[in-house]
Amino acid sequence: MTSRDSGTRTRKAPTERRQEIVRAAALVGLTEGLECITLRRVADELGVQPGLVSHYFPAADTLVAEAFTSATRAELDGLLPEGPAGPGHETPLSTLRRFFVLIAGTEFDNVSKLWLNARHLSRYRPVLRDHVVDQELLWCRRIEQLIAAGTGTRLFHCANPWAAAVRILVAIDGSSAYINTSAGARTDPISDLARTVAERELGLAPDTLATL
Amino acid sequence: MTSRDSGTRTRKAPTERRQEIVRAAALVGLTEGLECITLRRVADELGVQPGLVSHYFPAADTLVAEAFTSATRAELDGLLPEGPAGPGHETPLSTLRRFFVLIAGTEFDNVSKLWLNARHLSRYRPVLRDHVVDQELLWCRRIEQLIAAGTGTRLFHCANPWAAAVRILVAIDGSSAYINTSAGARTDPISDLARTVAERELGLAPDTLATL
DNA sequence: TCGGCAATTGGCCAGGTGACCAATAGCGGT
DNA sequence: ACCGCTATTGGTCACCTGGCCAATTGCCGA
Repeated sequence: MTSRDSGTRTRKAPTERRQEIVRAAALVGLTEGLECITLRRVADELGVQPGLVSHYFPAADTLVAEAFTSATRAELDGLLPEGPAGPGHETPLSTLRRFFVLIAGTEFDNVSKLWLNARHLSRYRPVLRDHVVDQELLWCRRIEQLIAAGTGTRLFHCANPWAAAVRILVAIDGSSAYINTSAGARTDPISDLARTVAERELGLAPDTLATL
Repeated sequence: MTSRDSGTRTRKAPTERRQEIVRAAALVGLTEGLECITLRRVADELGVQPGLVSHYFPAADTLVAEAFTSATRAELDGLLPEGPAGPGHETPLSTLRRFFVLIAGTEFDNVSKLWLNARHLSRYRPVLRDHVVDQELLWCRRIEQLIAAGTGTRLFHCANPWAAAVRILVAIDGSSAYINTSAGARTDPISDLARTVAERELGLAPDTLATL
């Protein structure tokens, strides 16, 4: 009576339905928070009964974890396209510039919130924790590859690309830690830090990464 | 029947009882997480009925917020004693050294978890959010004072103590972001970053802050 | 000493959660 | 064309939460 699609029951291929559920859960997690990923919430996002979600994910933890992975993997692909070379004629420097411009934008706010959310929730949910660790490593490796590409062409000067990538990510995560609290205040020194650390780690002149 | 103190009802002064409740809640929040601060959990921590906690804190949000403030304020006083000069014959440099040694220790882990916890929970709880913002400013100001004291005696060289304090805190918060996930891996580049940033911001030679 | 105020009790409620299950109905294979 | 597998339904269950309230009882002041 309350559902708009009352009566119409559409049956989909298991893999397709499963993917659909994960995507819906990822959207909920990204916009409202991972703790809002409940069987019922995801269910009426899809116009479906809670039991169906429960059928594909007998344990809700698994859905939360997969939703997180789905969201962050997609985001990373948007920030730093895979592969040693970018799609067009891009240098590691221009890719890195674009990366810093993107993460400074307000569209990245939800992603910052998601990471914060996931890192805290990992305290209680081992399954999620494993996925978060995997994604942390993935993001770090992606940056490391970019740095390695840049040092190869003498654009960057960096003895240890892995350590540099770790430190850049620490600075980024530190900056986005305040997304739910002091986001409005003290923005200048905060948002600058990640870029500054990157420039220092890669032997770039100050403000090299500031603009496109 | 289930409570060990069944029958014995001790009546305390309102302010004392209230403080007792906040302290118990702070302990629960610090060790188990802020979402574990429930009326019942705090109540049987004190061997008391849930309704009593509910009486002093009609809204649970307020208790959570006050518990967070209580815990972090106590921790800050342990890390950086108030006042321009330390208790003994301490220089700003030795105080800062002790600070970095303390936050690198495992005793600080629960505090890192608490900050992460609070920053995420602030997304949903405005009351907590206000308290977190206050504490962020307090911690920042405390560090700023220390830096200012150091620049006064030419120990530190720093044009903008406030911006330096902000950046040092960003680095610290970035380092502690992984406390629930990759705490074990990649520790070296991570834990180094905060100290390195501080040394650079204050014009200190590398590794100056590494040991006592 | 004793009365009354308020701290404290102990129980209630509605709402939300994950997990579970029998019954139904859509769809692919024969 | 139809039959069987299974995706999907729709409901139930126990559990835990915060908020609420009348009754009780400890303690302070008169």
